[in-house]
Amino acid sequence: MATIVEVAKRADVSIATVSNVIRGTRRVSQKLTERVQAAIRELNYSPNEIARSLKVRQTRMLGMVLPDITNPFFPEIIRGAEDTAFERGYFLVTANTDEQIGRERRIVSALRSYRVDGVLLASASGKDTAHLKSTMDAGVALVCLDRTVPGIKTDAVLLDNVRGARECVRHLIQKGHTRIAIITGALNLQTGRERLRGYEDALTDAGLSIDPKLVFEGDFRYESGHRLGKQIMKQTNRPTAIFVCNGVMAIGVLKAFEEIGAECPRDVALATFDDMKLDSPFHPHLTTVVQPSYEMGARAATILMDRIEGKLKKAPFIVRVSPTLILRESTEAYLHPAPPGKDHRNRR
Amino acid sequence: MATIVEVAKRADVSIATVSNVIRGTRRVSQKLTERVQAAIRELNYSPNEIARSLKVRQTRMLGMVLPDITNPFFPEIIRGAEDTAFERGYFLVTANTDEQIGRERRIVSALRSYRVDGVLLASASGKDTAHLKSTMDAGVALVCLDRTVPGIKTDAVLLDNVRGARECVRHLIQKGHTRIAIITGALNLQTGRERLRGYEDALTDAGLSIDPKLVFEGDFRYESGHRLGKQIMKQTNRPTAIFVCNGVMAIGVLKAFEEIGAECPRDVALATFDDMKLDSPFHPHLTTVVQPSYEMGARAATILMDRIEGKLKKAPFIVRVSPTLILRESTEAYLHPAPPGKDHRNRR
DNA sequence: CTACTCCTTTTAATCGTTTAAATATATTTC
DNA sequence: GAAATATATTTAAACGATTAAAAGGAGTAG
Repeated sequence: MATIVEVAKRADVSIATVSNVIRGTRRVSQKLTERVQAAIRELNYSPNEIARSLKVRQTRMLGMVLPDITNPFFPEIIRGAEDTAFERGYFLVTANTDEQIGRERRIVSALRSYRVDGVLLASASGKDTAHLKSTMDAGVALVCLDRTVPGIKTDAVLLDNVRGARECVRHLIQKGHTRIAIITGALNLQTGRERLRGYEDALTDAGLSIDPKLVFEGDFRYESGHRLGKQIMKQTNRPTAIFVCNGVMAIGVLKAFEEIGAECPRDVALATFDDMKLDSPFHPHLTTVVQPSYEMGARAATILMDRIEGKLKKAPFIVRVSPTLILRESTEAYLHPAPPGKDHRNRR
Repeated sequence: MATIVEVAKRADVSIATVSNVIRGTRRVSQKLTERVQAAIRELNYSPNEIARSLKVRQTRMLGMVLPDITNPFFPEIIRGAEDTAFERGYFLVTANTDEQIGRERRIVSALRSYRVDGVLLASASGKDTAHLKSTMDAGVALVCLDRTVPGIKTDAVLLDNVRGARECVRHLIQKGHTRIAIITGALNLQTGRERLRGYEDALTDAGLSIDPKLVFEGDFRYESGHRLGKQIMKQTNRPTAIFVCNGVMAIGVLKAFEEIGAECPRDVALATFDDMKLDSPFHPHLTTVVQPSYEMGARAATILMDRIEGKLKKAPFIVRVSPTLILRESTEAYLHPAPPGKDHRNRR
């Protein structure tokens, strides 16, 4: 593969001149410019970004570390980040942690070796954050996405989970529900805890008490939604509504309904976090708290690049974006507040 | 950020020794090994992979170029590739082309500058493949994924589209359908053409003629599925079955059904390419040709790395994986072959 | 004690760029 | 036309690693 030296030789100029032509760093006479460009073309030369990175000490690569790209919530985020990054001449190096902190550690350390200019991270780490601390100490910029890491001061783009959950549950209450179950996310994650908090707040706001028997601890995965959905529906004195803390679990719940022969909203109302893009032709249409995923990715990337380029004074810079509650048929039935027996009506 | 020189100084050894300790390239006495390791720890040193890449002329990075990660078909592929790559110490640099050849050109050229060791590519290019040719000439390994690029000899992992489509349509024929419409994919892509061919083959095999009025040209996007689905259902003498050439368009078709008030399989049978992971709780359950996406990604990555490491003699190495037909309720109704009038039965 | 091995460790060149500083060339000024 | 100034080009030192080849040191044989 041709190098700048060969280009210089062929154009009969110094390598500095070639570099200047390529980067436009300083004026080069028309004559030489043309000779250099010809040489580049003839040699099919492509500047070695690795060598450049070494010299200028920046790679224009960003790490993107997520739990699992296969979770439909993430691709949109990635697109947001990637589009924004690519526009400004950065590339994304992606890796999945599968929620395993060990993997996260290895990935982050490898990314640091690659000297990415910064990292976008939806962390899997609970309290064990030493690897992140040392990475930041080494001068790698870090922006937390969707989830913060406790005890570390970083820029972040977060969702207002409490608010999303609270509004959603408030809506259920307005529809007349008083016995509302929750299938929580993983409670070692802040996201999980916040959504639970929103649920509790909404109940408290409405003067309802929090019944621990209606709190089912899930882990954001399909399996837990499926299992807990079944469990809830088999109870003797079952709730009239369920609030599910993410989209993947909601699918599990629907699967459980199908197996049991339950129907929504006939037998129970359902509201959930995350728009699984299933709204269009599928039944039932779910009432959901939708997150502006693309925007979250885009903003996180912008913050990261601004920070890298020193355009950000304030630190840490934390953005809280708001979710939107979208009402659909899964919560359409109206319950009269009075008799808490089994009370179902209006199929649609 | 600490460098190898500083580590060497602190451990009072030469940089060569430090390098040997880190890479295990040659024996180092226990005494020095310990001193070096201590120094590394104390300085929070992380070897500069960029410098290493420059010297050894390989980056252990792979480019992954796809149309759009937001299409649910791709995340699985990425996971397959990433897991395989990460296991062998490679990273993935990802980028989306949005099916725009201009973007593809810029991305591939940038990846070449970054000196990725190879590229996994689901190409957006029709016949305009000069950029790929010159990239390969420059010695970048290329593996085509899902789609070949015409006129270029590369390794590839492809689906047997003809077979998938043929089996699917044959199934419809066995169910008694004779008037089967197809919503094709983009016909400038080989994938699109092959699936159409499978459709034609199946009809021909069964002694049925190909009615051009039943061939609707889509482009693999939601919009086209939605539009053509409507169009088909509004026809006076409409078909009894529709074969849709990918999952995203199928959702469009279902949406059209919903708007029109059509139901499947009551009014028409539906079979489609791609498992949109919607099988679980949603209705109707679609009969689909499922592609082994994870495996495709994994195999493509393996081939690419093997090629890079010179473990692959044969060239080009082309793998055709087979899809699986999964029968579900959307094609469950049985039509008697005889009267081609409007004939609907068994809701489920 | 010298010479020869066999390890271990160090020296120094190299990878392909960027970029300050030096040099060469062109232009202006008087 | 020489001096001063402005502009264009080149020289050469980094950046942070790897790795042949050279050097150093310990042990052994004669």
